[in-house]
Amino acid sequence: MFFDPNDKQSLTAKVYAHIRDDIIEGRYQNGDYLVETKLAEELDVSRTPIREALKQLELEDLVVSIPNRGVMVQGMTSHDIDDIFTIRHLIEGQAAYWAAERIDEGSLARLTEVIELMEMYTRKNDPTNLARLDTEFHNVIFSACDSRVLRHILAQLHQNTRQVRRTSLTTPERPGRSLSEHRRIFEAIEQHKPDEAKTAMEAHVVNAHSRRAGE
Amino acid sequence: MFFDPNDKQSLTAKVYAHIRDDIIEGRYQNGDYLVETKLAEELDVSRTPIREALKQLELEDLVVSIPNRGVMVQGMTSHDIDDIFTIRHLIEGQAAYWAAERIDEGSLARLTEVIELMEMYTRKNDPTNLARLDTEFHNVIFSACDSRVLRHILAQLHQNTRQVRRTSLTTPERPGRSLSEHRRIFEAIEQHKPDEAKTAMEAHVVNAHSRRAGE
DNA sequence: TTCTGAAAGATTGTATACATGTTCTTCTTG
DNA sequence: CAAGAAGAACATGTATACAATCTTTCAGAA
Repeated sequence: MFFDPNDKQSLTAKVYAHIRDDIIEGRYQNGDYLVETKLAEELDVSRTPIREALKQLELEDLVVSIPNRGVMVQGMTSHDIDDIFTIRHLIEGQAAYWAAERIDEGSLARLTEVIELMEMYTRKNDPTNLARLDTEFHNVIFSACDSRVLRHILAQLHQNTRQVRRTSLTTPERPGRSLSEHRRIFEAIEQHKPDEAKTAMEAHVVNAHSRRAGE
Repeated sequence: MFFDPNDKQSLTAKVYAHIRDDIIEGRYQNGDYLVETKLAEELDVSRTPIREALKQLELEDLVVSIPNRGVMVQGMTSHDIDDIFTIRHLIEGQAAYWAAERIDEGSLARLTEVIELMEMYTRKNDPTNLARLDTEFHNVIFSACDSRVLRHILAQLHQNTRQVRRTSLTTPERPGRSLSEHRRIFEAIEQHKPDEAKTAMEAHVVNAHSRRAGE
């Protein structure tokens, strides 16, 4: 048995998340073929949820369908990663700007909690949890923007660089810097200062990128 | 018979395009439920292609799935449209920048052709074909960027504002202005001047937005 | 009249059967 | 030995059957 039957999610959703992770985390070679029948056997489900999951991945450009061959994996190249950081640099500042204007009490409370947890895990030197919190920190901000479109784009870009961001956090000095960058963004949002939030976020994205590029 | 059986596209693809258009063009009320069984009957196909299409729309945030009820339509609100123009303003200049650096002969030839056709249809005052060419003009540029990620995001944003852009082109003076804006972008790209292309594109997006907002 | 509860209905979730088209292999023939 | 054709294997595309879950309706009792 591959998937937990107690988990209420549909099989399609589980299969989607599973294959997506495998692609993003690089467990497939670029150009590998994913064949419905084989995946169905491996994951011990029928072809139906596999098909639906693959259709979604295709829409996301993570695979391309080759008729009668299967779908071909199109993972993230380092060129794609660079592009993502460029695009994030251009729009994530706007997200922080809107968040500073529009955030509500609930999201602010959650953001405070996330920052506190980040401080703790930075002291404990726990990259896994830090990566998780990093994702959540940014997702809370995206949601606070009150912009369905922006949230959707940025959440997807973040997903697709998950692996890069995690490995970046395993280097010795990054967690500390990352924390102070996050705190600066947080404080600007908390004090409802859109311009400062924007500036801080842009700096954060640039730093994350240059770090990834080897700095 | 609803769909052309000679068309080689899969039923899923046709159903997807059909429902997507219905949502974007506003043929459903926001909050309407789409029920697999009913759609299957209406479009005279089985539930399978319907399901796959709906799963894709869900990923695009155009519908949300309500368990045991159907999927609920989440069309574009005017707030969404405003956001899209804001985001386009932030990143479409970058697309033009990259296109000016990287465009190849083939794409440039196609772009030239599109501009010439635009001139013709502007003289003929044909908003339908102008809207089609507008989409193609931008798509050629997106593809010329050599950035899978950017192309993907922008193509989607363009799709989602198709209706707005078309109605905008039916106003008397817009086609002429639009043409001169496009020509300015084209010339900058043709002469491989990235900064000028970027500036011209940003101005174009702002103009398109202010026009839509009532100017 | 109103509340309760059970049954019927509606809807999605999953599996499977069948159709169609492509690719690969093998066997025949020159 | 090589080339081509036929058929087997394989892949996706589509339809349908069945299961599970939730909603609605309607009957009956308080």
